[in-house]
Amino acid sequence: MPELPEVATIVRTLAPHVAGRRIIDARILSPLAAAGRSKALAAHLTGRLIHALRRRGKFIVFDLDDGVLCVHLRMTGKLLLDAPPGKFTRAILELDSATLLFDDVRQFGRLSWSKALPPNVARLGPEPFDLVPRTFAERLKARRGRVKPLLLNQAFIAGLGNIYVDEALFRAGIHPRAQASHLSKRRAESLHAAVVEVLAEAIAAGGSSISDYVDAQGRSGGFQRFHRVYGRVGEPCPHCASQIRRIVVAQRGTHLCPRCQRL
DNA sequence: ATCTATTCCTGGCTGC
DNA sequence: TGCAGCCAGGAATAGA
Repeated sequence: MPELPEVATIVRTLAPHVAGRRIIDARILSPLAAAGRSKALAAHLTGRLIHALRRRGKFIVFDLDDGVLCVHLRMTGKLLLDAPPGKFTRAILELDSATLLFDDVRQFGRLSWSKALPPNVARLGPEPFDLVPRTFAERLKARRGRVKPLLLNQAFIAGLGNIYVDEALFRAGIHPRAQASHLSKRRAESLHAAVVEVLAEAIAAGGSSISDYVDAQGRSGGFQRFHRVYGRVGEPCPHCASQIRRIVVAQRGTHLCPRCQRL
């Protein structure tokens, strides 16, 4: 599941091959990939020059000579460079120098063209690396809900998903159901430090590959080996050796150490 | 603002 | 081996 570190890795591996290149042809094979606007999407993309590629939250943004292409991979989406098309190829962008495939088994991922950054991207919250600890703590203090759903809320902070929220909360020793506004300044700042730390480590490891994720060159990430709670139900907590448990918070599978993360 | 529930989608898993 | 039923999950959406 591509979250910030996975998207960052994809952008890093893809950018040198697409920046400055032209889209010669765009074929949308599945209407779902373009949210039912296949023809319009193909027409908007064909002939466009790609100025730059960047990440915003979990979105991959192609800055074009006319408009922007925003890609969200959701669960199983992939952008693959010079790979053979397969059963799950949903779109093909033929560049002047390479072929870019959008593969997506579950078809939750979306490609969209717009003249300017679309509202769902424009209204994303701050990037984790741009936030200073004090601001993060103040933002937490001002909210009512529980901390996990807040961290998953892309308008509160952009780029975190289920894996890194669970990992960051574990590192900070905070229960996912803790009230955000009740966290002390010290605890809130340590949560910010945990978020930044786990994201940086994951980026350095090329992201986490649980089932589907690979970068633009088809390479798996390595950070799943360093997950401390995510997907480790029943295993000993690396800190206190209690069994890692799975609970449900805001309809999300949530992994935690019941001893290190008390309510 | 914040909560819950629902929808989307399908490979892979469990259990019979 | 086959098949039904369920699960995973990000984001949008509806309704409380």
